[in-house]
Amino acid sequence: MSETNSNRFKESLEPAYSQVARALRGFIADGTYPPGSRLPSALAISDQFKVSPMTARQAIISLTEEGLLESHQGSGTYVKHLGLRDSGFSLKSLDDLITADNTKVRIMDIKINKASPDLAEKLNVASGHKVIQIVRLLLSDGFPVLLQSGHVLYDPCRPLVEAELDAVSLYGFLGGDKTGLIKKGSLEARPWMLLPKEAELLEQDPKTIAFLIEYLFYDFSDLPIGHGAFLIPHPFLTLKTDIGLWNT
Amino acid sequence: MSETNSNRFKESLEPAYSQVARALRGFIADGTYPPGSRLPSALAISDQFKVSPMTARQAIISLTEEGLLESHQGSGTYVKHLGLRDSGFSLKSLDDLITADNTKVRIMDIKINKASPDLAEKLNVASGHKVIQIVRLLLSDGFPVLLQSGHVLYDPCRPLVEAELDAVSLYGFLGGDKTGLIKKGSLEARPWMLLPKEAELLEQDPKTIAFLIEYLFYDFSDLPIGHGAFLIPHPFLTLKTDIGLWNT
DNA sequence: AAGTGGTCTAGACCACTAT
DNA sequence: TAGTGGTCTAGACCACTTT
Repeated sequence: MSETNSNRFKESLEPAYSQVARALRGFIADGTYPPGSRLPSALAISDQFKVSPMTARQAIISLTEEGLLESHQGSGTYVKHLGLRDSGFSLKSLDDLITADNTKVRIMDIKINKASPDLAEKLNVASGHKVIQIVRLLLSDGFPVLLQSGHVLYDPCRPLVEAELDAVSLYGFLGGDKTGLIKKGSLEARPWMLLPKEAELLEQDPKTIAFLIEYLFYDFSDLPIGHGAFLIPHPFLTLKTDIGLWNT
Repeated sequence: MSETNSNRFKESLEPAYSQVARALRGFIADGTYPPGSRLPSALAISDQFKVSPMTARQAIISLTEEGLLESHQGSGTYVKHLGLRDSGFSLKSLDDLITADNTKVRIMDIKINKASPDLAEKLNVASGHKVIQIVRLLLSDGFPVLLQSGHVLYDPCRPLVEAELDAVSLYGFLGGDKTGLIKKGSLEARPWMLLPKEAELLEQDPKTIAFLIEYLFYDFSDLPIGHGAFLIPHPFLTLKTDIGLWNT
């Protein structure tokens, strides 16, 4: 077969699967395929658009990953109803806060403690194990927008404290630099009312409301190494998300 | 070629691409391919695992979608550093709250208003346009956990009010039932301190902190039809996420 | 020029579902 | 049993980066 890629999309820069996906997205948006309805089979689509089955399927897959479709083997591919399950509040806004180039980090406090029972459990060490406590303030254009208070294990065998202690970047401990010592982590957000000391550091009125984002990070041995929280007063962080069919 | 699917993975139930992905994930987890390093080329991988190039590529794609890899055309595929950009706080917990079968909805207030300038702008109608205001309380095992206060357009030409007015389900307006009238929406979360009236309805102490999730929904004509907010006192909603390499 | 990722073909077989 | 989605092959060409 010497004739390759000889479909009618060839002249366009956009890949064929993307064009097919866009066409199907249009049919969903205009009500041709309403929520709950069944799409034509992948084979029918490949015939209709004059592309190979794999290409048609790739279009279906990309729409499935957008949350627009769901497939049931042996039955068919269906247009999903709008729902919240598949969406999430993006952390990009937090990432932007931390990595913006108009931000500076100021270390407000740093000391060696013995881990409380609660903290020791979280870090998976014996109660009383040495930990380093750091309090950082993140300034955006000189104005405080984020307060980080965290503990890292003090462990001579694991030299990652150096990265964690990086005074310049809040991002060192995430491996944003070249270290890459952190394998995984979990984050949890809660609403929070600033305590007097927190409000003072953040130059906010007492009892200002804020996001509290608690974190726990693990190294490549799956051992916890850092625990703490970000405190971001409203409105310096807003969690947003879009659901449904926006790109028509 | 009569010999089909004759690779050494054939006897397993797990698809070949998934096995290859798992193997690569393991190499990343154990430090063979540390963050920032370059993966072998897709062709090399397909040789090594004795699968076709497309199958090897499918494995790479799935790891890319997990946020573990990033590809640069012409250059190579690299192991990503841990970062926050690609993650998000899942809305599944909110969805669970709303759709759980031990929850009931109680309508606390319902009336027809004229839209304030602010609301009219959000709903894209003239100031003073008729709107229906609804206040719903969501009870989990009889205990109030969520307060929804929202406005819907009062428009005889668009009969979707019926779905929105569904007293039984908070989910009607999301198309969770068969209606599917909503095409898209945007959500925004903020920390919030309950006002006296809100606290009373939710049976919370005054000034309790909560998540406020503001929403704006659009119909299939891309016209806004509903706007309002969910109020969920801590700790009935917790936004969580995991980042990095958890599945080893 | 050589290597790499991105796309694509024209089939094939399997697992599952509906009839 | 026929239809559907899920996987897979063994190549191919193109766009891009690196040397």
